Amino acid sequence: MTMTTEKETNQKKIPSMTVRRLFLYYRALLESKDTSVISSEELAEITGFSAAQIRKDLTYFGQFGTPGRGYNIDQLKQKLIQILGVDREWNVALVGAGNLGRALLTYQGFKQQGFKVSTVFDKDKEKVGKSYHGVLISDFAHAKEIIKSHDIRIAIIAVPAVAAQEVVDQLVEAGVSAILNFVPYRIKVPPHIKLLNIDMAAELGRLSYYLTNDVVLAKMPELKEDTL
Amino acid sequence: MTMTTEKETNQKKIPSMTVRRLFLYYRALLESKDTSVISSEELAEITGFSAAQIRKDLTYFGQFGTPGRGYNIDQLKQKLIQILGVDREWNVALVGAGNLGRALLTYQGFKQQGFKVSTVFDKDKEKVGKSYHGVLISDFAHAKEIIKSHDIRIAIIAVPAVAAQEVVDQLVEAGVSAILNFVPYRIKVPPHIKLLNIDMAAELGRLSYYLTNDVVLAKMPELKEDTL
DNA sequence: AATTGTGAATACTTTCACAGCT
DNA sequence: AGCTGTGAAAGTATTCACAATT
Repeated sequence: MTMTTEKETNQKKIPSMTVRRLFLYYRALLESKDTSVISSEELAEITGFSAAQIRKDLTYFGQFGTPGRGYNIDQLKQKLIQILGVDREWNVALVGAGNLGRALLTYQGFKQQGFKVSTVFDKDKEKVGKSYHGVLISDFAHAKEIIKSHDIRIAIIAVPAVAAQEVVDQLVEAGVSAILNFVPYRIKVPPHIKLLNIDMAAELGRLSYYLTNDVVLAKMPELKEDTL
Repeated sequence: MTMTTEKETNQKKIPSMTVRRLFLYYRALLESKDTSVISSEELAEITGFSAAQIRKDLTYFGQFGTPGRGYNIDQLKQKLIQILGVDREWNVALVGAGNLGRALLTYQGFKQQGFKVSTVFDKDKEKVGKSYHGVLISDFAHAKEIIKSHDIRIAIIAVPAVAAQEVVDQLVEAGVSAILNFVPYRIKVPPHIKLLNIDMAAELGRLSYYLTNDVVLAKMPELKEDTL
């Protein structure tokens, strides 16, 4: 049965919406220290997703529950840690030491989850050489060497929009394979690079839309991809 | 069997994924100053969405194009401004003057798009009364009066996770109807409140997943909801 | 008795492909 | 000839509902 040597059949296709929720399940479990077992219904209560959805999401990765009881919290947590790859510390490069960049640097939420901003880049000579929050600001001109020597695969970018594409091109060149983009500009990346956008102004734009067209939506039972 | 009328919708139903893209179309048009007309194909090139998708999205709101030519940029821009409700300035309250909150305050991307952070709240007496970036930090205890007097309908929250639910409850009580949540905690809101979450750590978690399970996805033709 | 795991049904989203307008 | 607008088809995602399991 496993004789077909086509590309990679080892990976059954995981729906991208499932991947989005995984980390949220994990975080919800961190909050649940009181009991040793949790049902999909209880996890649904905490996360706002439906119980059926949680069960289905989890079964993409195996069968972790016990019928009649629920999921063992420690065991499920371990499994999620493994699936998410957060059983290690990731070195992250931050590009752009402006207001937003510096705030992201001080944001504790990253380190708490195993993401360590180990380098900050900027091209402003005024900033280069100084330290911020204990992290040295390096010249982006040296990005390639530093990224390789620090084994950095994830970059967060918070540079001016006009510089974004060029910066990303160089990051990709330097070997970065995942980018979290805070710049309000649609960057293009080659297919093997994973890019996620956090577009704060666009989110406010959406809120403005909903207020303007007052979608008081009579019914809105649970959280949806929408609010995710 | 009929408890609630299902087709009572006064609005024709706009798909939520369409709403997400609207602001991005608008921003793309702001970049296109060179010509007076743009085709769905050109807009697709800029935004990374497919031309068919753009055309379909736009037709939910009317017929703005000219067959054989494309869309008149100024006209479409105007229309989008109107649809999105960004033809006005929105007063926004920011709750939480910590590192992230202060960075959001200085972020120029909001003001550029017509969102003015007119008030900052914190409950720390040390901070209250001081100004940051030209905005006075007010005591969250007075949120209700200030929100009403400033006609604030949108709030951005960047408080510690433990305080988030309580803060939101009070904001809702004060009359806020849209919330942009930066706190890594799943807040519950009543159905008439629009809540959007920006969960930075969760996004890094997703990237970690993709790196770990190296989804080098052989094919990834265009931007998808996924990266949006 | 409670709760999982999962096919089947439903709902939503994107893409296709082409008639029809300019 | 070129491009929009749009039904129909294809692809994803969510919910339902219940047999199986503890």
